[in-house]
Amino acid sequence: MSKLQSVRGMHDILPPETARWREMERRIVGALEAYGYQEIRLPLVEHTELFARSIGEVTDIVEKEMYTFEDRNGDSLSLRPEGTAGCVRAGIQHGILHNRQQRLWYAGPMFRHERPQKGRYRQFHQVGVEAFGMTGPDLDAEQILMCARIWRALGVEGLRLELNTLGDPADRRAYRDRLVAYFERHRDALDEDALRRLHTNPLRILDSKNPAMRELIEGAPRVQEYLSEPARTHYEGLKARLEEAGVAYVENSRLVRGLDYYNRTVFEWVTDRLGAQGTVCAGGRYDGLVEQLGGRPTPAAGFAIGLERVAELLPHWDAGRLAAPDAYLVAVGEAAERVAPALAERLRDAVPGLRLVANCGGGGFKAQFKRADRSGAALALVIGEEEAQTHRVTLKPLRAGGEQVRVDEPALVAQLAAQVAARRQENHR
RNA sequence: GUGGGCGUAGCUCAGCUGGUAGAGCCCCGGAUUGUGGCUCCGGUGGUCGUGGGUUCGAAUCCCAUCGCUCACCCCA
Repeated sequence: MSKLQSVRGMHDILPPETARWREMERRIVGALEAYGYQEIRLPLVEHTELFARSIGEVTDIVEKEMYTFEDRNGDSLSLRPEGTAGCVRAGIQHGILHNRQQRLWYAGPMFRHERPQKGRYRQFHQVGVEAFGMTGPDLDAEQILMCARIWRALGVEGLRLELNTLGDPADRRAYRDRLVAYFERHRDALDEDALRRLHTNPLRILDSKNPAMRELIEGAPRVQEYLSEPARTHYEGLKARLEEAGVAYVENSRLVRGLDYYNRTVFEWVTDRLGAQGTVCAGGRYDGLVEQLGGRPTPAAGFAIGLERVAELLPHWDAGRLAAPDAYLVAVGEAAERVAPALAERLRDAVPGLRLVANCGGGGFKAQFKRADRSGAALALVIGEEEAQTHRVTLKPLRAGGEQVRVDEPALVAQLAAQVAARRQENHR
């Protein structure tokens, strides 16, 4: 329609939706902090090579989905398609992974040039979590329990936890060879996509949605049969901890990864309420990545939450109420309009956290009350000629019952403080 | 990259086999010259995505193009 519009697949988030996003982020971060994870802030742009070396040269992300461009000095840079690579790079660069444990989180936009559809955007937002320096399945369990806590904090229900192990690199190589051999034997039954992947990313064939290939995939060898003893013990340890904590999971031996760096544990939280893009959160262990990017060998595990997808599953928080001010200041007449800004400043000073909208742009009582009502404010504060002369304010409840009263400024401050406290209690429930 | 669906007012949409554009919501004003929400009355607002074709006449039919959307693929 209009010539000016946002770039395909990149969306604005408008009020009052932004209020729901902030509430969502507040609750997620609250849960992460409950486990001692600390925020790290990372650039949106990195050297292209970082992603090629971490995510994998032959993955779809690196081959055809990155926003890659030349810097003015000729360097090849890319907008980050995910957060782990940058986080590991920062950890190595600043030496904060060496000989110690780290629990980190970050949040922000990621960029992938894909064809947009429901739940899939070219700029999308993730909260990512990464932990370094911990080898055992206790960390894997902690991160999965942390996810469960986040869903509880958000009131998101009906997610299914899918779990698998990829084994260690040697197991994975052995398994991969057997898998390729198996599919080679049934070459004539493979569809076009599977043939293409056979030698680039054969594990992904297991992920195919093509019903015609279901039987073939069912008959394929499973990773579990190729696990080394330590990898098997790790996996069993994780499952035991989840069972002890009462977190239900479904084992899915066809659960694999589009990113190359994972080993051992992989997991996804999945919904069937979002159409084709049902994965809301995904993660796992990546013990080899730090070394692969030039650091000391460092065990690591992490996950990322897709915020657009989670936002779709949120219960119906009243976004208008979350963002609503406590009070709206109505000022009619020359004298009232002159004193109103100073009064508003004194009130904001006196009542910490007060959300006070002061009427601007004039208007009669009727028009200003209309704006007060639409703002969602609980209270209207009114100054007309009489109040301006007597240094008083009329206080009118807009949402609860009750008569309006004319009060002096100390009484007004007390009333507003009570309103702020009530609003906070309401919203933090 | 491939396929399906859809583009009419700020938003949600109606407009039958072609006759020159409508409703609801929103917004503004009035009924109510110091009081919002409910009701009633009035008003602002549209090159019908764009370009071309058929026709006396196109929002309506045809072609092209752009955009949105869903799915494949991929993934958070």
